[in-house]
This record gives sequence, structure tokens and C-alpha cells, in this order.
Amino acid sequence: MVFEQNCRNCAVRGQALCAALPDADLLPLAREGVQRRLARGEVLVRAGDTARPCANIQRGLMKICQTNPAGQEVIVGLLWPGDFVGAPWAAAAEAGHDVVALTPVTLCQFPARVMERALDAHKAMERELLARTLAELERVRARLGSLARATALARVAGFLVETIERSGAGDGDSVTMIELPLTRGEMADLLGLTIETVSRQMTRLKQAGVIGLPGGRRVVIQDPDALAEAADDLA
Amino acid sequence: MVFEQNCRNCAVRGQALCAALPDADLLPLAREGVQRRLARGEVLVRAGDTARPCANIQRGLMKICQTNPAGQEVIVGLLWPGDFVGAPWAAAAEAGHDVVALTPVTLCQFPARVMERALDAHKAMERELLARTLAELERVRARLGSLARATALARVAGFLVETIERSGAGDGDSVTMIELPLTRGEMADLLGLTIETVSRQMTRLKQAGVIGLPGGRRVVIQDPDALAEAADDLA
DNA sequence: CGAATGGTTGAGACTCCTCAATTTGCGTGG
DNA sequence: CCACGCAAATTGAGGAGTCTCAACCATTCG
Repeated sequence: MVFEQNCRNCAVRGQALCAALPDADLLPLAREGVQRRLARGEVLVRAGDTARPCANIQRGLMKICQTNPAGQEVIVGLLWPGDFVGAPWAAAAEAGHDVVALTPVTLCQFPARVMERALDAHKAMERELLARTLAELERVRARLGSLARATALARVAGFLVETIERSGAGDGDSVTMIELPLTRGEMADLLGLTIETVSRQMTRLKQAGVIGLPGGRRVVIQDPDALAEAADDLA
Repeated sequence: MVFEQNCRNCAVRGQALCAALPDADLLPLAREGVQRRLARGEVLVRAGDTARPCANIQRGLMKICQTNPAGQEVIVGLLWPGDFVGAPWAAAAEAGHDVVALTPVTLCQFPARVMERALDAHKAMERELLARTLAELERVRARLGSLARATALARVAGFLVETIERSGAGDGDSVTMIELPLTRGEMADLLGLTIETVSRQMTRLKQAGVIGLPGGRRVVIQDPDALAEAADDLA
């Protein structure tokens, strides 16, 4: 865990939670934000923690996961750059899930108290947080809808599609390549499958000419349309 | 759809969203709330709607569902008494799911504008709504975790446990009976199974002496501990 | 080089789905 | 009140899909 210089920009730029605020209001907040880096595998929040950090993810990918009674890990969500972690106002409750870095992560962390004060002071910020939480709820429900019935092939294809979208690659036209941020095992935990089944569906997509697997975790998207179709295929 | 007298109590009592507010602030809000009754099957929100009603559910049970490309219905969540429907501040976006009554429902509905004004005026209310939304997010994620890996038996048993909890029956000691608000088909849509599989697991639980099925949609809980164990059983 | 981790492939078992027939429960109309 | 009809629920047989167990390959790191 490395603390770096104060983060002047993370609260100001891009998709940050408080992008709607005037600069003058942001400065005191930005001064207290701390940029922090996590290595792959580092834990930001552990289930059961009562102190819940608040942070904006700037770069990298994190997983939200829980370990079920049988000891299997289940990934219930991913956090991409721009996503917000934490719920300070629910300080009484303990965290229900682990939050772990899947790649090297850069994030901008705020003390819970600062965050709370900022929410109290800036209505627009709280409204934005509410909107984001509702949007995330929609997304989780959509995923619930697909996990409930989709075949293994559809789950894997759907994961690839979402990864392409959220990583900003793939403009539809040309052949694009992405580097998967997850191992097969993590994909399995995310999709509710086994490692072997994930692997088999990947080779199935490869042999159908939909994707290429040049090695490592790289995936070449050769036929985006076919991939999208496979993602929607429920039979 | 029947509109009744204005609802003076729904915003004041019980688990309502604004329970934290002082009575004086509530009155203008309560005056504009309308108590409404829905019959089983009536639709409160249709996916694609842009006008999103806001309401507190007082009695009855509703489902949040989406229809996937293959035409199958997937139930992504249930709404119990005390739950809140609607997201007025996201007025621009359209609803992503249907919201339909599963039983006769009584709810207290507010015009979106009133709701918005109330949120603007009362910080505590907005904070409460945020807290609820986050709690719901946790619940959906937990369900995602179980749907991903649980067997059919565990899903059915888990549904029964949750139904007992949220319907307020079953104090653990004595043998309790509940009337399921869902058909087998709806249970199947909720749990990501088929009607036949749901039915088989129910009879399996019956033959194991865990529950009794006296007919209709009634279920007698004969062994709550065994039921809870079945719900956690992932193998 | 050997060990460790991650990935692929194969064979068999098991769960759940599909299709089909039958039974139960309930409201309607005779 | 009973017969009928319809939707819901149960039960069975067979098949498809995924998991389990196991072996083998590729890459990285000491």
C-alpha cells in the first residue's frame, strides 16, 4: 500500500462523483483526497469491516466478492474506473463483501468523515451518488436476469462484450484486441461456472472464428456481431 | 385501478421512507399522497415508461421483472410492504423493468414532482432513500451470489426462508403456516428454474418431512432448521 | 532444472431441462 | 349441487448441459 501526494485532480476530472460541483467547492475536498495505489490482489475492504473507506477508482479493475458457506468465492460485481466505493453514511453496518484489486489500481481515497461532510454540504453530490447507486442496482438486476437462465456460452460471450464496452476498446469496425483482467478462475467465479467450462466456451468461440486467443490473457475480437449474438443466445 | 381518499397515514407510519421526519414537515407531503389499490396482475410500471410513479407499498407483494430476448420472464426482485418504488430524479431515463402486483396491493402513491420537492427539502429523507437503495443493492448482490452456484433445492428452500422472514410469520418455535404469494411458475421465474423442478423440490422437502403441503399454495413449516440448512446447502 | 501457477482437453456422473401425461384445485354455468 | 373447463401442479422418462475428476501443456520464477 503506497500513499502518494494529495490528489488534486481526481475529484475534479472526468467521471468523478462530484464532477457537477463548482471548482470552488471542490478544492477543500480535493485537498483531503489521497491518491493510493494497490497491487493486484490487495484488499481495500474486507467483509465484516466496520470502517469503510470511500474512494473513486481512477485506473484498474476491482472485484466485489463474497465467500459462501462452502468456501467458494463468488464475484458479485466489478468496479471499473470512475466507479465509487464505499457507503460512509451506513457506518453502523458492516461491509457485506470484500473489495479486492484485480489489476494494479489507482484510486482516490477520502476519509469517511470528509466524505460525509461533503455530502452534507453539497446536495448535487448526494443526488449524483443516489443516481449512481440506482444505476448500479439496475445493472446488478440485469446481470441477475442473465445469470438466472443463460447458458455457459452466453455468459462467457456476455462477459467479453461487457469487458470490451467498459474498457473502452472495440469501436465496432476494425478487429480489436483486449487483455482480459481476470483469470479463468475469476471469470468462473463471476459467471457462476467452473474453470473448465469457461475454458471450453472460450475455445468454442475460437473454433467458431468469433474470437482469437493469441496467448496469455489476450483476446482478439474477430466477429463482434457473432459475439453479441452468442451473448443473447439463451438456448 | 381505484383511487381512494388521500392517505394521511402512509407517510407517517411504520417503515415509510420519511419516518424520520417531524410531523410538521410530513403533513404537506401526506396530503398529496394518494392511496391506491391494485389487483393481482395489475401493472404499476411498464419497462420503457418514462413517467415513473413513486410509491410506498403498504400491503401486498409486487414483482420487478424483465422479459429477455427469448420471451421468458425473469423476476429480478420482489417488493414487500414498506419498500419504495420509483426514482423520480432519474426522470430522463426510462424504466428498465416492469413492476407488477402479485397479490392485491395497497400502496401510497406520490406525484413525481411532489416527491422530488420533498427530497430537495428534507435531507434526512434523501439520506434514508440512499441508505435503502444501498441495502437493496446488497440484497440483490447476495441473491446474485446464491443464484450463481446454488442447487435447485437450495434455491427453493432459500426462497421459503426469505418468504417466512419477510412476511413476518414463523417465530421459530411453533409450526407455522404461510400462504405463498407466487405460483410455481413465478417461483421458477424468480429462481431461474423450471416449473417442474420447483415442484419436484417442493415434494422432496415434503417427503423429507421438512414442510407440509396441505393444498393450494399453503406451506406448513415443520422443521425450520432443516429448511435453513437446505437453503445453505450448495452441493 | 524443478516447482508453481494458469490453461486446455477428455471421460463419466449428476443435475436440471424438455416433452408428455395425469391429477388437483377452483370458478363458471347449467 | 354437480358437471364442466381451465389453469396450476405433480409425476415420469429421456436427453442436454455442466460439473467432477484427472491428465497434460504452457509460462513464469526461483
